[in-house]
Amino acid sequence: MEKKNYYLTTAIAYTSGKPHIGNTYEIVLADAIARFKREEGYDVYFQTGTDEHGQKIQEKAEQFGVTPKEYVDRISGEVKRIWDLMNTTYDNFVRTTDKDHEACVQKIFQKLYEKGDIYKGAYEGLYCTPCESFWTESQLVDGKCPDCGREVKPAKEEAYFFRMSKYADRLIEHINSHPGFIQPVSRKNEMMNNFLLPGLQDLCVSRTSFSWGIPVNFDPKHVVYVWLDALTNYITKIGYDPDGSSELFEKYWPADLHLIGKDIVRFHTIYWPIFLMALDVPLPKQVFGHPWMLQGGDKMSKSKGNVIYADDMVSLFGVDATRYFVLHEMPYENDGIITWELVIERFNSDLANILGNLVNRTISMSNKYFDGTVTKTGVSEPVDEDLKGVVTGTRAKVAEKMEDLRVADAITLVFDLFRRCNKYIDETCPWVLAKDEAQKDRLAEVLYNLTESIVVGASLLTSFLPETAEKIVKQLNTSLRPYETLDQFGLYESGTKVTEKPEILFARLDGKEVMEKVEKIRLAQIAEYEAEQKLTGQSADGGAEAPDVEETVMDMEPKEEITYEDFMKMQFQVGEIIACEEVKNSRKLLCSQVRIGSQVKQIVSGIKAFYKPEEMVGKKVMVLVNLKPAKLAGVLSEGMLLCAEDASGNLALVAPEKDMPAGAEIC
RNA sequence: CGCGGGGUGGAGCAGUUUGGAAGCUCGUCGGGCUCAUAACCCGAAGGUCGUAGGUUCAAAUCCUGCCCCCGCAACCA
Repeated sequence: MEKKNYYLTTAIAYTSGKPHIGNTYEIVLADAIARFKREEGYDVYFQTGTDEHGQKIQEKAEQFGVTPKEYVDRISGEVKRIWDLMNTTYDNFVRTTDKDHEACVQKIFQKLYEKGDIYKGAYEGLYCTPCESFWTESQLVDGKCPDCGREVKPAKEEAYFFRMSKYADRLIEHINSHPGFIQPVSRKNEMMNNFLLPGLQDLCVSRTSFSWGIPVNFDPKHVVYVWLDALTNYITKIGYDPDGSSELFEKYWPADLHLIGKDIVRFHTIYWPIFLMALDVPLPKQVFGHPWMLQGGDKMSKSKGNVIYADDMVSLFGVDATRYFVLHEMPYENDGIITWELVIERFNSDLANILGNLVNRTISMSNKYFDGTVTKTGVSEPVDEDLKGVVTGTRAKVAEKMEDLRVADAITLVFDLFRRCNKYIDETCPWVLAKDEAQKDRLAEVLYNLTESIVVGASLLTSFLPETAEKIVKQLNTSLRPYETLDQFGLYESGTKVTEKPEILFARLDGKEVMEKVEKIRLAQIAEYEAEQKLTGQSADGGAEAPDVEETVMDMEPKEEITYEDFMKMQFQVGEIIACEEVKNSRKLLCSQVRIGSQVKQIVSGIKAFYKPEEMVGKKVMVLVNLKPAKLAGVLSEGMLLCAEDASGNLALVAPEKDMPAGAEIC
């Protein structure tokens, strides 16, 4: 019988930086699914890769003083290295800079244009020439560019648009009639309520403001904008061609599963299906938006030195322990938390104690009592039945969980099998049997049952922890059991001799020692971050807390020179804060009443994170008085309190060094 | 009323779709065992399931108000 096909993809990683453990989670999750599907007998095709175009990459490359291609070569190589390090079994690693992909995207673009689904229009907005950016009215700061503060003028940029609305009804119909299409279900409601039901806007699919992209072949000053470039990899790289696709494509498309982060569900469940409809290509069967992995409830940030990278984890715990953690600890729907302490805990309690120790003690007993030979004697007792039931029943339960993509639950079931084995040892007390020569055959049977159980367990584990599974059966001098036999008990060949000296699979970790190493990694990371900032001259990413290191200096981009007249246009005075309260419905804003001379101005500032309203009162601070009033979060603000800002976005009010009266001029 | 997610014993999570004795892992305490990586097994303590109401014979689960947290969005004057 012909094997059923299974095509799964991960999102392609954006090559703007080294992938952290959150990105790595996705590939490991996909790998576990791919391996399991293969075990189940599917003919699996597993694709991953990197997304390498865009303005951000062009800018990054400039900062590092290399060409975009050189930059993405380096990062893509890094991504691939980590995917390989994690022992993932992808069949194809794609890059959006691959020539065949680029050519195919151009063809697709042209086809859609000829079909009338893509049309040439104009992107209208307010344009800041030096920044080469469009802004909407609401984004402007005091009518000026929010980035550089300079004048903007209404402008039009030519661009191509995709007629999304044309396919909206068909998509809504498809989503409603295919309840499994978007997983988890909560995301489906989100998409329907927020985007589909209110009506889709046409999507801008080209840019002229940067050049690092795939040129539109009939209009080369445009490059294809991200989604039409990136999403299409799922078909271009298995051989889709508008003029006739390859066998590979015919075999595997439509994809069975797109595994992606919850942040890009929208693109995969709305734009992507619509592109495919426009191309007359069938839709993928399922899109799963997995949750994120957060560090201690916070987002990871390099400036804090708390980014967890796969290679650091691997160097401390090994590949399989890292795989175990991300697979086991990630909830199905909510975001998961990763801390070094949690990793250590899981490592010790699950991998070392439950699994490693079980294998070790079992092998040791076989050696001690029977010189390593495991023999089936058939002397069974009622207690054996429950063990056998658990062991042979696990495969079906695991398969059920995997079918629903509940990988964490599946791996837990395998460990429940191992837990049951430990319990069985206590129930049978082999060391007691060993003291009685008459019980020798019973003892042999007990050890046989344990060995057999471990082989079945290891075989079920192979999709998740492939190396460990291999190591276990090797020590038992056998091989992994084929998936279809895993509901059977007793296939371990009687009379087999196990290894004489069992290898410790996972040596227990000393939490303190590991944390010392972690601290070193953290400091190295902060140092690296700062070196990078220096190199690129870039300001920091705005994290709320300063890196916990010694004071550093900061450089910033020099601005245009100004004249004395320019300076004199600005009126700075000392202001005394006489009242202050939080602005309702805002996260960052405080509203202060500031006495300047005889008048009182209301000033709104984004400093809630750094000052409490009550501690603001009484301060005498530096105020820019003649700034044009503006509304912030609906509240009028008639000036600006000046602050110093560090690389992490921490703010400190600027105040005169000696006491000065409210209203004193600052010049 | 911007959109969405969440608040379950000390920690991390399930359970909420389809109301019906509050569960898992870790930690703590007590016990057992000694084959094993001070590992394993058993037992116990610990929760008004954010809060206030409502529906019901019955609510963690359904409805309403409120509080808090987290993403995105928006306002970082």
